[in-house]
Amino acid sequence: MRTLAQVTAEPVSRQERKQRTRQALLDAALELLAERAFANLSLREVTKRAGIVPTAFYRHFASMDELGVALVEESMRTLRRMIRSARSNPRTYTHIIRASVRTLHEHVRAHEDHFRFLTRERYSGSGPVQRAIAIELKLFSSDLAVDLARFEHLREWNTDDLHMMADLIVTAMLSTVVELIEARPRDEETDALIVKTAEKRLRLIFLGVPNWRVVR
Amino acid sequence: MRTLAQVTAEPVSRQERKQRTRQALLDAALELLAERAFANLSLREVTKRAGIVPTAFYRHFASMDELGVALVEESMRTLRRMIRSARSNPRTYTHIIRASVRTLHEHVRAHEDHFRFLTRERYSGSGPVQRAIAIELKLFSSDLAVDLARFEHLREWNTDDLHMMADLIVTAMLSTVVELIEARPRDEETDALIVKTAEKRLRLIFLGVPNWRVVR
DNA sequence: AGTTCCAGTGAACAGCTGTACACTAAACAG
DNA sequence: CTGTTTAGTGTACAGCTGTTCACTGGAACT
Repeated sequence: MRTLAQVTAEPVSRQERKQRTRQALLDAALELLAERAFANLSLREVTKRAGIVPTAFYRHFASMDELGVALVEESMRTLRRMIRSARSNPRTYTHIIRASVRTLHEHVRAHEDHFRFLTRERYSGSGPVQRAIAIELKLFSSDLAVDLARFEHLREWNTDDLHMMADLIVTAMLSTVVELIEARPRDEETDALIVKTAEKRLRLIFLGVPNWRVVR
Repeated sequence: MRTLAQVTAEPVSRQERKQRTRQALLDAALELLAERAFANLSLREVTKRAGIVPTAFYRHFASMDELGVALVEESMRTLRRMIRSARSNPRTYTHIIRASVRTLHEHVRAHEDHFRFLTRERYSGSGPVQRAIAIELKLFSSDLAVDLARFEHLREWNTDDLHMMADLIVTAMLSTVVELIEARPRDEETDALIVKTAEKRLRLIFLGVPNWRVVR
């Protein structure tokens, strides 16, 4: 029996086929992760849902940890797409804060599974997975710090303080992500409330900037 | 063989004895949680480390989830002790921010296991555990909101905004907890840096307050 | 056309998991 | 002193786990 291969009947190249089942594994894992944590997610379950036999797993990943890291990469691609989007059209809205929160909202709703995975495994999760997330998040924070340096009062801030502020913003945004994912009931009203609160948080942070004493 | 009972030889009441092994189970779990997540932590491992046979587990908890919830309660007692401490001696230091961050630092270092458990299982973790943490954290945040209302400009803020600010502070503090727990290398210098950054974060937030437009 | 490569198969394994069950012995109540 | 209660024991079992190994059939290369 060759379930997956037979159903997807069209003649395709070997590596294309491989890539396809690899993706099936990632998708299967992501679906299962909607209810469970990555930690108690077995290799057998994932392969079963992906439609292959357990042993075939090793043709794609050396271990579940490796699958986890691949999942981080995939999720991070989603995150980066979001960030680029937030950077490119800030002119569309009057306020940058509103624009950023809105793009966050859109992207989280469009890729809940990725964001759920990232926020859940950020602190729990296996060593490699946790590290991969931390690295990417730090990178993101650093980029944000550079962006911040172009603003009015922030031009004269030193690097440490800019990073401090960027970290705070990222932290606030991530807590918004969690709120959106865990939101109940799931309607526009709840979403609107979360978005509004997120905007307020950022506004409060930015309002502190003019009062910051640079020198120390 | 009755390992635990025999070693702790003194004649004690039955319920006292029960309470003792119950605590042994909680301690054993907490020790194991230093390296692994609660999700992949087996009943058998915990009982083994606690020095009792697997089946005896059920004399104390109906399931691992229940053990988890008990662990949340224990950890939360630690958290509450910290908060009371932070509230009681703010006069000792000139600034409230510095005082709060310092008590946080002290308590995290004194009870790393509890704080590690809370921060790790906050977003991953089984349903009941996650809910228990969320409830307690929300309670804490509400208390903080009440406290905030006594400050200069914050007196005239509405409840929603006060809660927004309290949540932001709690979020910032929790990220500080994670930084402390994950700190490497583990020396006073690193700790001092983390503490200083935490103080800056809070300062930035508070500096925004005077510029906040109350009405909306 | 013949050969190599390799993604996926299926059986088998040792080890661990949670839980049911009948038990013992010591603390307890009368 | 007698009978009851109960925390902890030991055996047992079915089910799941990751990983091994020899295998197959079709795409890819020569």
